[in-house]
Amino acid sequence: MTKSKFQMIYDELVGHIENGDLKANELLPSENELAESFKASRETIRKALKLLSEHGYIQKMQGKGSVVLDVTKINFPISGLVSFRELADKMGKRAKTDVVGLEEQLMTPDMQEQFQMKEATNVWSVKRVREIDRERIILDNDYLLTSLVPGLTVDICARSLYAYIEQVLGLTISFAKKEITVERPTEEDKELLDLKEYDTIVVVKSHVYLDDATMFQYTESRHRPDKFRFVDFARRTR
Amino acid sequence: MTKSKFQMIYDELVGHIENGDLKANELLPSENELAESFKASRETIRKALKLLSEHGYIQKMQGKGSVVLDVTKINFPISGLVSFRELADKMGKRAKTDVVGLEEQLMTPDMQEQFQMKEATNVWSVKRVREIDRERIILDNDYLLTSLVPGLTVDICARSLYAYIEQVLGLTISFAKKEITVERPTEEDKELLDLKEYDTIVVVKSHVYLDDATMFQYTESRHRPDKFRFVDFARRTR
DNA sequence: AGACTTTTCTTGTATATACAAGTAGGGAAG
DNA sequence: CTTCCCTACTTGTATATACAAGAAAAGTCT
Repeated sequence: MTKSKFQMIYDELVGHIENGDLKANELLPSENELAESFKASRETIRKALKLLSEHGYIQKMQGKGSVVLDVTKINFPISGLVSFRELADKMGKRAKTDVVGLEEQLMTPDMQEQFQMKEATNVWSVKRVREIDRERIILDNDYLLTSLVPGLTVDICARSLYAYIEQVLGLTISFAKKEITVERPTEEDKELLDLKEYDTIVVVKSHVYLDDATMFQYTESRHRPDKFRFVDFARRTR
Repeated sequence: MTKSKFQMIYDELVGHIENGDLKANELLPSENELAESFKASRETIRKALKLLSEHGYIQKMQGKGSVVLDVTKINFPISGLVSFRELADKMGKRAKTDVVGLEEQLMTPDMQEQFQMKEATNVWSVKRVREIDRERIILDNDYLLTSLVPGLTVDICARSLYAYIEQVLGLTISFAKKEITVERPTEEDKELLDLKEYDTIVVVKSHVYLDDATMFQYTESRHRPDKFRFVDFARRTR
């Protein structure tokens, strides 16, 4: 499980940018110079720089070089796939997860459509309330295929579902399709969350896939509007 | 302005996927076979496949091959950088833009901070109301550096700002940082939009950059909550 | 038949080379 | 001094080769 060379070069350059060795608006050394100092070929350097570019760390300019972007603004991109726990840890908040429901059941027709399956199979239905700074902010409704994710317990759901799936079961989560909308809160939302007087709720629907392209999880994450924030870095595709 | 080879291969493969020649869950031909049929080297094929993977068209699996993903779900990713007009066109909606304000002014301290500039310079302040199906849904507040974007007129703002910037001025828009939050509507929101009884409004703040990494535009796009939708495809970076 | 090994396919990484395209600066010619 | 061109850099694209790593099928032994 040793990382590839261009990954390690990427990691090192990210480090230099985040700790300030490389400041915003500075030019990186040229690809040839980097190749020499890292004892790698230029193509390997280019793979590392491509990653930096995709993640918003640098901007490449043909004929000129690669300039370091101001990364202070991209505090924490919730874009991508991060678990609630990772996020809470990074922000240094007092976070708590309350598992209010965990049961195995046959897919409803609605779920069957979400999973795009011809026949209904069994899924775990997990309902969790996320508490930050003593306020119940988020309601997560997760549905996971029991055939792929066996042996769920309340304890696992309270700690980290993703850690269990990846580290214990050895599955590899690969990508997700997300949709953000705003809806009216349900009675359940009002009951389980500290909604104050808000009459809307932010809903993030996620379809999550493994590395063999099988969908194993569908999630509806319901957020109190004032505590919701989504940050995105997007390159113009042409 | 002729496209590169791997771009054309990418375009062709996207075409095959979108028109159904290549169906979901099918395996692509192997990289070597593709290289032969496109008369390209394997590395060039790999660049095209990497793009397909990043845009959610395929999933690569080491040792097995590349499987086509179900692209019907990714209807239109609002992620990325698309103008209101492009989006409205694609959805086939009757869209209309009303320019309610256009003036050149000195940066406020707030704007100066958004642009990260040491000294205040002049910016265009553009205020536009977007109407879809006879309802005023979106309020866009744009601020653009007059030094980079000269000669704005009401007519240009009513048609397409991006078309003017890219096609007339010859500038290249490269990337953007976006932040989505939910706020209380201002008096102006209530006045200019058909807000119904909603007491929240979705705010998308964008910092938009050119290909030389200079920021030239800051935008606050304010959406009525029931008409807001954001779709995202995210790969797990590891 | 079943379990194990080997072969043969796939994609992933790393390297070297060549040329194209874009930028910036220096120098010669006017 | 200004204009133009050439040169010396930069990144972008395309190719070829080699080997590693993973998966699946074929083959072999018990």
